[in-house]
Amino acid sequence: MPGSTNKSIKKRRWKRRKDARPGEILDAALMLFVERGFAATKLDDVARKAGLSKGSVYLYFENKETLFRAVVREMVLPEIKRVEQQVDRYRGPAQELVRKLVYQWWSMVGESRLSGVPKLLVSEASNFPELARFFVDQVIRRVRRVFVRVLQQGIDRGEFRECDVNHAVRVLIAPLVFAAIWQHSLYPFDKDPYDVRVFLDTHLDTFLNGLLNESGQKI
Amino acid sequence: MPGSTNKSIKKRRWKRRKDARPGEILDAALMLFVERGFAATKLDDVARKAGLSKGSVYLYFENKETLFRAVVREMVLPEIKRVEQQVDRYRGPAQELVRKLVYQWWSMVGESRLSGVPKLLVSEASNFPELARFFVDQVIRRVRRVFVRVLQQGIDRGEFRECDVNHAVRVLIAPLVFAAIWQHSLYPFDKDPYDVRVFLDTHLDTFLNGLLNESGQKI
DNA sequence: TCAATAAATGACTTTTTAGTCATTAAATAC
DNA sequence: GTATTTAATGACTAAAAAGTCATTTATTGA
Repeated sequence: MPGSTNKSIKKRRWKRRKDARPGEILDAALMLFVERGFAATKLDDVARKAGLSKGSVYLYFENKETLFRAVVREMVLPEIKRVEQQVDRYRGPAQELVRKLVYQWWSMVGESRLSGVPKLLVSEASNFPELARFFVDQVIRRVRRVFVRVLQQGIDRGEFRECDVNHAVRVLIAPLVFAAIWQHSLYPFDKDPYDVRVFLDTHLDTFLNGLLNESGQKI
Repeated sequence: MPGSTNKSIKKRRWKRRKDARPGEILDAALMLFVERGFAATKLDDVARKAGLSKGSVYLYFENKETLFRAVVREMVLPEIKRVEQQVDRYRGPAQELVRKLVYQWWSMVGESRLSGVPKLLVSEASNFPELARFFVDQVIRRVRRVFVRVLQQGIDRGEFRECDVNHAVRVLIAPLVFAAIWQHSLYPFDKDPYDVRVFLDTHLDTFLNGLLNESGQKI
């Protein structure tokens, strides 16, 4: 047999994949930053998880802080835009809209790898103030704005009773964010069973029922 | 005048205060750990904040991890016991009891230095699994138990409609914990005004109204 | 097939911070 | 007042992880 058979034995030590690297590094970094926090995450571990060496990470990101900022900015923004667009499409009774938005939010954000971002930002807010500002402005407040519109619509249409919409929205959103944070922190240590879907259902039931005006019709 | 007046001029370089040190170190450590997280907190900073030198911290705590565990265990347990006792004293209609418990929880936990602990544990759960387990068992689940009792009482007395009490309790508590976490993380970066008291009021209004029997059956 | 190019490496240096300990001096006892 | 004890210090060492770069080798293209 010619040498060609031997050639298949020698295995490449690595591949050159300039285009794929940044995304893979961001993915690995997101997972580890969410799990351990910024300071406790070793770049060596990020590199290993992304399937390359630490030195190579520095080919794509200036330093650890830059990588961290990139994780938040580049992973969050595209997703939040998608959510916003989806949300804009919905029409119908406010009550139903709220339900749909909540379920949708959970399946798009809560169950995706993005669900760790709230925990990450809560943890690192004071170490990365400008990122915290970015997140509040570009994510939280935009989500609030969407829900405020829906609630106000419900009130205008007589479905809901008059109330302080700005605070009602926070009450509506808090359990969603909480659920995401919980999943990535203390949930694994909680012995009591708990189903996020049922939790969200229960929240929606009490919240919507609590907002209905007396003549309010249920769906 | 006698020389005694001159004596007051020479100033001591430090005081020996064996008894007061541990508490002061724990206080300083709690504040910094909550603000920055475990890994990003330098023992030098803790020492400075506590008014002594780093070397002295090691006279009272074996190492940084031991200090961290002590912060959580020794600051949380006494407070949680106090809350539990206070809670046990209350009697009255379930609705009113829930309101009182929530307000009380906020003024005892939410507004005290203890309010940072939920954020701290959420952030460090996966780095300190046995502390996470401790916190869930000794704090979260005990708080839940108290509220479950109250809600069940309300149902038995016919005030509230039948519902999944275990999930309802989580819905009731989530915004409380969320508020505490929020205060210590993203709140300072949020431009929209927000009053925790009003937030809690709004939550109580919708939640309790949503649970009331007259309002109709669960969807 | 063989240069030329540049992606990738990993051993190395630097920086940072945890942890130590010989020394200092405040408090106490005689 | 002096000796003794020990709380407190801060300069030091050790360990760990960030960041660098000369070298290696996959890939390209002539």
